[in-house]
Amino acid sequence: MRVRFAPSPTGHLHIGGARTALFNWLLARRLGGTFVLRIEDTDQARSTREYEVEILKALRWLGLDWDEGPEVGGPFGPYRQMERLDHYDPFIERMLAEGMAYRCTCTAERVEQGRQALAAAGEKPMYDRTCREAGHGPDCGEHVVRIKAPLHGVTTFQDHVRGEVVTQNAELDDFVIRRSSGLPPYNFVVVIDDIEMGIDLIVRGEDHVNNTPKQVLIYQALGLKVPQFAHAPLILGPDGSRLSKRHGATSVHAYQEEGYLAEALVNYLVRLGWSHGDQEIFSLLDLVGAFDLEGITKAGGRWDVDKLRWLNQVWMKRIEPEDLARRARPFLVAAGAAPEALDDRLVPAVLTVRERAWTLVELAQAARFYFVEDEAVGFDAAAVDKHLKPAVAPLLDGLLAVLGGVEDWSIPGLEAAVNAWVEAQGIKLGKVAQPVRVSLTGQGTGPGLFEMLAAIGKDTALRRIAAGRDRAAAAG
RNA sequence: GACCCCUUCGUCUAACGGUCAGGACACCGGGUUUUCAUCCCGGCAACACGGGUUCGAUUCCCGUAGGGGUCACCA
Repeated sequence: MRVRFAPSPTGHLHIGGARTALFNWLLARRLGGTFVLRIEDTDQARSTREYEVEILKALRWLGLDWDEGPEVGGPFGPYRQMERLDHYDPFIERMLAEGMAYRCTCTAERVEQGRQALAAAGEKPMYDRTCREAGHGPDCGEHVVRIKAPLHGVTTFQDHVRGEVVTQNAELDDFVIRRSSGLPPYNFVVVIDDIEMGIDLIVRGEDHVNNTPKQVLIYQALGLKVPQFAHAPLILGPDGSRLSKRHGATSVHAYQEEGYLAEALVNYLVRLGWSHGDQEIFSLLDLVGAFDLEGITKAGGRWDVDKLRWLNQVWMKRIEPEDLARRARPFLVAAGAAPEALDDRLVPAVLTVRERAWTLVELAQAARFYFVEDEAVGFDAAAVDKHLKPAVAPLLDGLLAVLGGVEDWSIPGLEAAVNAWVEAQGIKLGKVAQPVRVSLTGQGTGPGLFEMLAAIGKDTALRRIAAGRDRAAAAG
């Protein structure tokens, strides 16, 4: 079984494209097939090599690799359409020779006029087939080549999501298969590439269903085996309309920068348009064992960031602490932490904030107090007013004395020492916890007291609590 | 406009003629707790509408409405 993902390098990898790639990759991995990556770069005006590199990076970031394609090669290359331009003409000549296509000398303007006239009459805009029987030869001057589409009957194909899809041939146009420039357009090129690359199952977005019968016509005209299809529903914006920038981020790259984990994005993407019983959490490995075409939904799905955020936290809690720390590092630096400050306190620190953050950006924001200079902590005025009053100064002094004597600066060690002191003082832990929290973090909310003390280290803890004591004493 | 497709809680979805229509996110309560969060428990909430077919329709068929897609010498 051979499947493919064929992005056009005219922009970042779109989340819709990412899901298509994911579906194809999963199918290949699940069934022991081959996943081919092909770059559709014939739109020379908009395609760039930078975007191509960007797309490859995004795919790898998601955890998707390809068996054949750019950078890895393969027996059916080249895998960029611009490098395959000489592959198409022989097929077109063959269709011409066999009377399955014809040369058309109508100008674009004239064809367009005809279309508008039909549209005005309430009919489907199509080419009027003026040249269909004209018998123009190779020397007819500037011309395009059009397919000689059947006028009657139906064209059918099998779709794993929609079942049998039937189209009235009367609805099909004598569309162009070779431009006057000599280059064939998309609908022709895909067919030839898919054939030459041995693709036997095409999984793509629903926006291609209406192109499929045209492509089937080409397969048939050439006497080639028509592959199987599966058209996945589209991803819609939160309001149900076509997803666009106005709905927020639409590229994989953007979500990466917003601090989403690849695991979460993959999990969210796959569940939007596919399900497997009541299961919500899927790793790539789980999916390789569970993904199937039957589970794909028919209706388009709306993008729901809240669910993505939830999944992101789920995955931040699932991956190894060291791994989370490693991925959080650049976000911490962006939040103002000096790279050299991200020492062995990083892992314990990240562990104290991951259940209070839903993205790596938020994680970094919540953990930055561990790693920035004291002056850069930033105090919340309301929290300071509420918890650092003169009355707490003696309490903090007492605690400082206790903490100064703690040998075992660990969560259990701190817990034992502080609890004993609190009990002896006859006060509630909450009485000191909040003043300490504000002293360390500048905020009224944050990680648990002991894990926070343990992670921040003795020196910084004592220094900031002392400063908090001073601030409290000076208040009022 | 023509053609194609789609339609279950606000959102993602389960159901494949007979279920109190299930799960998850979000939301609202409660519990745990040193704050917040996590976590646990509970709650709210849906078969778009109208006709058929059938002993029986969310499920099958036909309309209507709404939404999406496609109609290029773009991909």
